[in-house]
Amino acid sequence: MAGPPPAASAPTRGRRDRRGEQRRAELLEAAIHLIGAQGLDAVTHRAVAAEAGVPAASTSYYFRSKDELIDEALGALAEREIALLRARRDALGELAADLDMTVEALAAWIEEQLTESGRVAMLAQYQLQLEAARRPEARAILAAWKDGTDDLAETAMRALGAQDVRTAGILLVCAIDGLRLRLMASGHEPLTPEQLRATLRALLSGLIAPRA
Amino acid sequence: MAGPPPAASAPTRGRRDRRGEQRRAELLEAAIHLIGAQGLDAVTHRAVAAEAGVPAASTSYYFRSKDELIDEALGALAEREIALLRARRDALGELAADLDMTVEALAAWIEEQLTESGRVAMLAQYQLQLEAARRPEARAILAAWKDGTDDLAETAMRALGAQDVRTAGILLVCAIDGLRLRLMASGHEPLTPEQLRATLRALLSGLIAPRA
DNA sequence: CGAAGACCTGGACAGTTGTCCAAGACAAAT
DNA sequence: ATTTGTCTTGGACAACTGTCCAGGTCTTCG
Repeated sequence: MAGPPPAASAPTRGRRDRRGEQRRAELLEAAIHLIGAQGLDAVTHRAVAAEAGVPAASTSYYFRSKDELIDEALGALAEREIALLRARRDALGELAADLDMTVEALAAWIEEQLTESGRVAMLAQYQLQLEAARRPEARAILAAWKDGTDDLAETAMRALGAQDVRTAGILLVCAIDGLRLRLMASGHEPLTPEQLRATLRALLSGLIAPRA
Repeated sequence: MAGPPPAASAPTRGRRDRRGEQRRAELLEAAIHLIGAQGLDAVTHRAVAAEAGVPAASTSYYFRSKDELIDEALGALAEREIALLRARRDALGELAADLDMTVEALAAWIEEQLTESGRVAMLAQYQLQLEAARRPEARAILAAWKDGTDDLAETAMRALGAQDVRTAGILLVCAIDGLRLRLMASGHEPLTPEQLRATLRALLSGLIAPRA
């Protein structure tokens, strides 16, 4: 017979939910990909199931509603990105606080995100930010992500010898955020790799100095 | 009987299309509001008509398809904002190139955009940027808008005596863009008006100086 | 005042959506 | 081998969507 209702994020931990959890994760992965590639409204039960290559009813079984599916997908994305940010911050401590190296690292990171595969996660992040601007519930998901970003930026600016580390960190995050969006929205033609690096150097230099 | 087909952006210019054009404009206005307030997928024929307070079939009469309605709404939004940007740039020439005044003007402008009414246009703009990242057709609409923004920023940085005006302008635009998004996504609590002004001053100071 | 053509709209159509359910498939405990 | 409860899924339902049309209303021209 039918078991208990489909269960929320913790599916009652019964007997054999190993397989179930993996499928759940695959569905979340498919949802993340759809969000980034086609937008939030492209996330439908049937589209997610098709993307994951499973029957249509699977999504209804694993998630109480479409909203829960979306929220959990965004949460999973955030969790993954936060881990990456933390790793980068830890790696930063062992590096020489060289401006040129920082510029190069930043540029390489941005260019990596403009790759076909990187775009997806990036677009999904911006989508989440817009969602948070409208639905306060989404802000909880974003909060930890933002903290991780700020933390990395602050650490970097401290290593570079900035004076007001807090302000410089925030400005660095904001400028990079705006720059990524600009590059993506215009098909990232307008800035050559050299120009990108020059721009980043100008930004970092300015953020280190307290006054003109 | 029925007249010619609903017509595209130029409705044949027949006899009495004054009223018709106003209604068209009202529908576009309603669409813009929906895009900002609830997102792109909230734009449906029926929702737009309801928002404008007209019968449901009106949207089908004035626009060949939903896509045309959305594209024209975004275009109208861009046109309006571009006019504002141009006016601001012209007003800038007559102002003293004072850093404090620039900071105050920037801060006031940002705070105005965080108002309930300002949010709508702002969110619609970000939505357009995300759309442009996916659908190249949307880039045409965004291009002129971006030029206007860059122009204003460059003019401001030139007035402030920045050395690399082009780079400084781009960075200013990007930083402001990221800052606005950050404030909106977090419900703009985390930065007090004083902090906002201090942050802007740090940014502008840094952008004026060429090296640390 | 009549006619013509724009303007307007209620209703209908097929397609898609979120959600649910009843029936089966399967693995592990007995 | 039988039971037990999870996992799985095809199919159904109502609600909503974009789009169209047949006929109505109004304004202006002749």
